[in-house]
Amino acid sequence: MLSPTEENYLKVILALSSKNEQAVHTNAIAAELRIAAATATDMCKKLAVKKLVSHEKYKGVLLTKTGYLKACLIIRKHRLWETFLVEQLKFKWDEVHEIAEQLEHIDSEELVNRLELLLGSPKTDPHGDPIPDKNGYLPPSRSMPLAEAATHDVHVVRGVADQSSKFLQLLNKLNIGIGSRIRIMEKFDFDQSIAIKVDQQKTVHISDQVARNIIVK
Amino acid sequence: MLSPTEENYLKVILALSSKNEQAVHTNAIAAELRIAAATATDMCKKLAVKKLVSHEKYKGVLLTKTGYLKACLIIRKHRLWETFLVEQLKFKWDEVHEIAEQLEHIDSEELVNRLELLLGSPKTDPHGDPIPDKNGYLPPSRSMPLAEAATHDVHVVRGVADQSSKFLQLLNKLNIGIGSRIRIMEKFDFDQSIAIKVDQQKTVHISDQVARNIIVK
DNA sequence: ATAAAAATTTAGACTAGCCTAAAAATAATT
DNA sequence: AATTATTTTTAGGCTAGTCTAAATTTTTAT
Repeated sequence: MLSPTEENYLKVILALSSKNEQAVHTNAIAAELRIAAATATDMCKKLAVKKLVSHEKYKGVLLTKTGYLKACLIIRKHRLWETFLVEQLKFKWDEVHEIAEQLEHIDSEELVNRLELLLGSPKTDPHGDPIPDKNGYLPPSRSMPLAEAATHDVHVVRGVADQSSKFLQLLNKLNIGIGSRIRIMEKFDFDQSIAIKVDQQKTVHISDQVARNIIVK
Repeated sequence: MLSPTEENYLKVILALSSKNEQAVHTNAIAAELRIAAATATDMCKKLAVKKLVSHEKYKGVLLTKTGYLKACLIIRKHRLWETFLVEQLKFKWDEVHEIAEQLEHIDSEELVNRLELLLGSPKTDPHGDPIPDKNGYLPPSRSMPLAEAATHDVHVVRGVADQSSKFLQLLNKLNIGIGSRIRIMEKFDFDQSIAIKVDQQKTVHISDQVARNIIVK
């Protein structure tokens, strides 16, 4: 059995490694969890002893197969609880994170499986993120340029095809970053430009060139 | 904010003091929580510093007004979650306790209030215990002899009017004790005897004299 | 290529919540 | 009423998870 603290480390390591594919630096973990770097190093060593991560001194950590599975099951609980909070308890999607952070550590497989049933086995949570199944399987995220994504759906920004500062500065202006939720409101055939809503703010209009360089899933 | 551990102490102190009305001995707390007596003494001193209990050395503790309120709100959460688990997730009434022990420590007033609404503001949990309202008010339990209680309802045994060993031995045989749940199946006018189900076991038949000496609520 | 800067780890210390063993206070028994 | 037994508290220690400060390793820049 893992402590809530250990579970939080695994979750953060998974989140950070899915962006980079690289080993996750202990400092990045510390920053994310808002704890001292020394504390993160310490815990990483403990997680390595438990074979949940592999730890190479001064290089960082990588989840082992077991660690990855555990992390996915925590994500599963988190996302199912978020769905419950929004769909059944009528919370807004921006109010549920802190509560789900607590609920995700409740230890009962039966509970989470029944919760999934109650909710009708949803595939994604209220933020559009996919919910792993009871085996921890997280469907591969088929990412694509925003330009090719479906109208009306919400898409999560996962990266950018163009890394030039000119493009990134434009994204900053539009308040678009990794993790932003973009809903496509309308597509205009004339120039392939599209109207989008970023994180439920007011609708803005972007060119096809911009849309082709934003990677979403 | 209270830690889950502190909350558990308050809950146990409330449970033990509602039986006795007396100060709760630290040893009784230790026994209930299955921890060493020294540990309970220690924590009681800490709770006293926080003004949640009053502690008189070698005598035991009593909940303060604040402590009592906090304990009631934990009971509220526990019982609402139990109701949710049984009514929405279709757990059996004997499967929910451990899970509710975890859920009761989730820190969000909004969550528990919305949960109450979702469940239709139930007055009792699946075990027949009353659910405190959002101000922590626990309706006074109007207890009465089982003989006067309503047919078909479930009643919780809270005490005995006759404390003779002969009577108590009979109750032992019937598997009736403090906390037993008795459902009255049928009353017989001929001799005022009644048919009851104890803790969902098979139906048994008891005399009016026995029924008059079992106090339920 | 080497020195300076940045990142990471080690060392030592703190708190919460637990323990055992010994001491002190209260209760029970003769 | 005094002695014995029981209950409760004190004293000292342990682990998990956190911290700061110092030492070490890696990276960056001259």
